Amino acid sequence: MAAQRSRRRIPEATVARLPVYLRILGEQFEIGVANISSEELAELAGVNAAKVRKDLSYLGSYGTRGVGYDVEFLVYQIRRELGLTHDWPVVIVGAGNLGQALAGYNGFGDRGFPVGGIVDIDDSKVGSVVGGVRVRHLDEIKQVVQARNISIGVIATPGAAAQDAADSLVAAGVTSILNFTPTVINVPHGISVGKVDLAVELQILAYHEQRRANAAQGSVMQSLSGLLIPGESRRGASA
Amino acid sequence: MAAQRSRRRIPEATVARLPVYLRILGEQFEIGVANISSEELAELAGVNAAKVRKDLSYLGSYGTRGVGYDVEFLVYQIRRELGLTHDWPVVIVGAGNLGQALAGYNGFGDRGFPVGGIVDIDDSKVGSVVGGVRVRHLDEIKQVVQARNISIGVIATPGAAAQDAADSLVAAGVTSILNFTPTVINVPHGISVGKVDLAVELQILAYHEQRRANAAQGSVMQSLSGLLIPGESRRGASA
DNA sequence: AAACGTTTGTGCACGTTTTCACAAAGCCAG
DNA sequence: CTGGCTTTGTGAAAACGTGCACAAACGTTT
Repeated sequence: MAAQRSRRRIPEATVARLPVYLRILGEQFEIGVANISSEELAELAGVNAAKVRKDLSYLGSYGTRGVGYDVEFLVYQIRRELGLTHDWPVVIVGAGNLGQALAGYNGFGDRGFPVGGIVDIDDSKVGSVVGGVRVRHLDEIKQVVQARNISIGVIATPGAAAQDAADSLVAAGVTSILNFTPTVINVPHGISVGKVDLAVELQILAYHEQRRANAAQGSVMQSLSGLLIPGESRRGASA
Repeated sequence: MAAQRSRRRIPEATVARLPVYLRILGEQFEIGVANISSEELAELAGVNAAKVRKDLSYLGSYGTRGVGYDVEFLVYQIRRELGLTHDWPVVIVGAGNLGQALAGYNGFGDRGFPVGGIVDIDDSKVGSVVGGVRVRHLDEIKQVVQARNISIGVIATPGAAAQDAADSLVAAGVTSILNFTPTVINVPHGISVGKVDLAVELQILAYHEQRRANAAQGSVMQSLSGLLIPGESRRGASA
C-alpha cells in the first residue's frame, strides 16, 4: 500500500513537543544510546511518560513492549512526520539588530533552516554581508524567494513595518511566516503564522515573580481575607 | 479594605495574552483612543471578543456596560497585575552571538527589562562592551545579581552549557529563568522557567508546510484511501 | 422616567489536552 | 513453553480552554 503518509491529524500540542523529543533523541543517539523507554524520554524532556507514549502513538506503533523505542528509527519517523527530511531555506526580512543576529545564529542552519536570503528596505544596509549572506533590497524579495524555492519567511523588522513585511512575503509566494515583532499581523487564509515575542516571555516571568513577592508578604496580609496562595507553577516549551 | 491585590489565580493562557492586550492598549492610548470595546480590542489582538472579556474579567470588573473599557485605566490594571509597575533588570549568561544580539536588542529595555549585566565564562569576552554593558566573568555573577537586585536571568549560552548556566543563576539568587537554548534544564522547585527555542518554532512551521505539500498532491493519491485533508490551521502567540 | 440601543460579565456546552490505569505484548529465565 | 517482569498503546476520566448566547447594566434620547 502506498498510503503510509499523512495518517490521522496530529494535535497541535503534540506537534509542538515532537521537536523537543527529536532533539533529545538525536543527542542520545550521538552518545550511543540505541534504545529508550517512554519513562526515560519523558524524564529528559521534562514531561509525563504517558504523554510521551500518546504523542509517539500518533506516528504509529513504533515501540516494542517490554523494551522501549529504537532511537534511530524514532528519529527517522519524527523527522519524516515533521517534514525535516530536507532543508527549508528561510528568507529574513529586516537586517537590523535582530535580523543580523538571527542570520548569524548558527542554531537555524544547524537544524535544517539555512538562511537563503536577507532583505531590507533601507538602501544603506543593502549590499552588506551578514551571516555569510548578502543583504538585498526588499523589492527583490520575489526573486530571492523563487530562486531558492523558499516557503518560510522570518519577520525581523521594527514592529511598525511588520504588516508590510508580511504582505511582501505573501506576495513573494511564502506560505509560512515566523513573526519576531510584537505586532499582530493579518495574512490570507492558508498562510501559517508563528510568533515569538521575546518581551512577552519576560512579562510572563515577571508575573510569576510579582506573584511570588506578593505571596511572601501575603502570608500575614492575606490572613485577613482568608485567601491562600498555593505553591508554584512551571512553564514548559515555547509554544 | 486593603485586600485589592492578588485576587483569584489567573489561568496561564490568560497570562500569556495579557501582554498582547497591554501592548495594543498602549498603542491606542498613544494615538488618543480613550475608550475601547472588547470587540475592537479582540480585532486588534486577533482573538475572539468573548475571550477578551473573560480574560479581562480576571482583573476585576473594570469595564462599563454599553461603553467599553477605559484604555488608560486598563493599561494600569494590566501592568499592575503583571507586575510591570517597575523595571525588572535581567542578567544575560553568555556573550556569544545570541547574547550580544539580545543585549543590543532594544525590545527588552523598552518594555521594562533593561540588561543589568552580562556574564561569560570565556576570558577573551570579558571586558568587552555589548549593548552598553560591560561583560563580566561568570564567577562574578553573584555580585552582579545582588548589586542590582536582579531576579530574572536569561540563558544565551551554547546548549551544552545551559544546565551549568542555570545552576549558576540559581546559586546567585535568581528566581526566574528564560532559556534560549534547546536544552531542557532542571531547576529547584519554586524557580520559574520560560523557554524560547527558535528552531522549534520553525520546525512547527515546517510541519504545516509539509502537510500542505502532501495535501496538494494528495487530492489524487488520497482518493484511494478515501482520506481527505481539511483546510488550514492558524497559530497564535508564543507560548 | 421610560424606552432603546449598546456592551459587559458569565453560565453553559463544546472541544482539546492531560492524566490515569490497565490489558496486551514482548523478553527472558528456568 | 510456562511464569514473571517490563513497557507499550489506548480507552476513559478529569482538567483545561474556548466560544456562544443572553441577562444585567449603563448612557442617551425622548
